[in-house]
Amino acid sequence: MAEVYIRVAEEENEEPMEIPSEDDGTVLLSTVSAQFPGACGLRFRSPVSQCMRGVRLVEGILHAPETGWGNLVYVVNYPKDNKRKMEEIDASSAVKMKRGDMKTSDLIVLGLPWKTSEQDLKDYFGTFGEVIMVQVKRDAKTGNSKGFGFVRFTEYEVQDKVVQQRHMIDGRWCDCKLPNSKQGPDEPMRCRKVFVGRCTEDMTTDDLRQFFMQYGEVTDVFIPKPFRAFAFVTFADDQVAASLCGEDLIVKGVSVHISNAEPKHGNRMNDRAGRFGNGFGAQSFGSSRSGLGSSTNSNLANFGSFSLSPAMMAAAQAALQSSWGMMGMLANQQGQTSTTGSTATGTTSSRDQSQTFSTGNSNYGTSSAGLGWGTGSNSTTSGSGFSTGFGSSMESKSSGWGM
DNA sequence: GTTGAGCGTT
Repeated sequence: MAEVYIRVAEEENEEPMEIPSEDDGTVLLSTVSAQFPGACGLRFRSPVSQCMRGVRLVEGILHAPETGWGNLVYVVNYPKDNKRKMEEIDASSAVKMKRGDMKTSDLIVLGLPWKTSEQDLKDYFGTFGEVIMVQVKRDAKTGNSKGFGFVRFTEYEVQDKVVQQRHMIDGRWCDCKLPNSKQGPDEPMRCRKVFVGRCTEDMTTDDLRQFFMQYGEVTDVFIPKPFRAFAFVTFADDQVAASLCGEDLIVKGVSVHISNAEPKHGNRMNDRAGRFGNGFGAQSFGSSRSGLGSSTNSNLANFGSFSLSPAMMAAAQAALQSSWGMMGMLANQQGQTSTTGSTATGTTSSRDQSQTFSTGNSNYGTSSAGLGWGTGSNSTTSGSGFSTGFGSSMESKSSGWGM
């Protein structure tokens, strides 16, 4: 069977997008999620029964209904739509309520093409919601972009959506995150991240995301480049991460090993399994053992050690940030009026495309050296992983945590 | 070959 296009839409009555099948008539979930980030399946309304039907999904491959794909419009499934335990629904809606009055913050946008301007950012992010500030960070002397910038939205919901997906901006994939400076004491780095060992080179971030989202919401996937046979997966819920540690899971036919991610840099307070209560030293990290289903709602937890009330801090922060926002807008507008396109002092062309992930002087500079081994063909090694016992694995939630 | 980049003149 030759490649065909099937029609896929976010909602039943929305304009569908045509996406290609494979030669055998199946459709890869990754093809779907490339257009609909976060997608975990497809459904369609049966012309016969008039009911919605799920499309068969086996190991990332979507199989056509018996009658073929036809002209039906297939609707994207997202994890949110899945039925979940009551408590989870409660928890997530509770979180949403809380988020409703949460303040937005600047988001750092990493991985920008050199050529991307403030206007480009505004145009792109404007499709998500109202943008109140954009910046591209530039070298003071040359005016060249440093390859990252900032954006801020009016609505927290929009911000939330933006940080949860990757962004194709002017031809490059970019990430939006809370900047280091904004990672407040209310969202401490719990161990939501796991280390995934024995990865093979054909595992993409999408593959890993698709796979791991069966255990819970995945907020980040990181695969070091060049290939190093491991990856990091971050979940929204630390208990999900904890429950997977120690498991051997089968991803794309390969047994990968999950263990806890060691802190990358800084971040002390690390006696895993050690004592919890060693004093209330300035860090105040431990906090969130309110536990149970909850995930991100430990906000007004313990400001106890500060003499400012949360309200005062919020107010101060708001004042600060809004003035930043104004300046950002101002700068942006000035840029616009000066000439077309890019902001003041054009000439940002020097190294446009070949941009290889490194702004300054990174250790990977001489990349050719590190690429060594294998010259392809690593099939033999991965084969061995197969026969090792990959039993039960899925069932071991509730290891040592919570409750 | 099992532990990850880059973070903001204002």
